[in-house]
Amino acid sequence: MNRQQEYQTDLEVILEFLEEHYRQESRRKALWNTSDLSVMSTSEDVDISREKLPAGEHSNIVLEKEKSQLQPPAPAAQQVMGSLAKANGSDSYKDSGMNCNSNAVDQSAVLHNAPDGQVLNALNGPERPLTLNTTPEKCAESLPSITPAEKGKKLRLFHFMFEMLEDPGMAHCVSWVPASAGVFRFSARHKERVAELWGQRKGNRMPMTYQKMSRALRNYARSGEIIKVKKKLTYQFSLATLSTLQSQHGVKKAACGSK
DNA sequence: GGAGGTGGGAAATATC
DNA sequence: AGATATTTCCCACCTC
Repeated sequence: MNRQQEYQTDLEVILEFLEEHYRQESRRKALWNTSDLSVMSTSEDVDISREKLPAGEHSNIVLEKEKSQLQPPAPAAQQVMGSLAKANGSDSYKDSGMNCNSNAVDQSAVLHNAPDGQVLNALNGPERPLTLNTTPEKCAESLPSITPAEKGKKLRLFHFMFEMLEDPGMAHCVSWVPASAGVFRFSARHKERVAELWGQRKGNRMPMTYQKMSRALRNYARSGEIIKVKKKLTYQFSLATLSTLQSQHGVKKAACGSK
């Protein structure tokens, strides 16, 4: 890969990040306007997707809006660019053993500096405290166990997915589709990273891949814990599963805060 | 036509 | 030993 291609890749990542950021933020605002999760529509009918616009047009609109949102563009935007470029740069974050979670510190710093204190991966919106140590590993290390997995039972994939979704540092890998309860989407670029982390967490001998992980996610359709949304890379927690996870996470968060 | 995502059957494996 | 929850492999189909 030559330098120009590397820059191009960096720019693509940045563009994807900004688009996702804008989508999430605009949905979050819409959500706060309605302030009622129970009446929210599903991802199918509220997703302001790029499919509905010609790609170029969408990007331009998004970038224009994003530019105006990021005024002044300097510190936050530059840090976003820097972090993403670093994350993307020649797979360094992957090859060096530096994973998305290691990146979480950088990204959290970015989030702290983001306009309006915007939070990318927090279903609970702005009331969720953002800490620099929210990676699952760090949290698991420092907290009394509260999830079934952590109580001694086996860690289950949907718990892990929820952890990832609640971790702002993982927002560029997997994130909530904000205006839809329990709907989440993998990043096309970083989906494999989530799978890798899942494999590492389970201590699998073979490396986990997105394909294998998605097979496991599809298995949840039988038990109804997670269903596949008819949209690329998109899944949805059942309401029951979501409320259980949220209440468990609430306890954990309280424990985190009291430390 | 190829790549990537999806859907699902089936057997293997790990853990409780 | 049996149940459960993946994991792994594989194949077919679909969409872009």
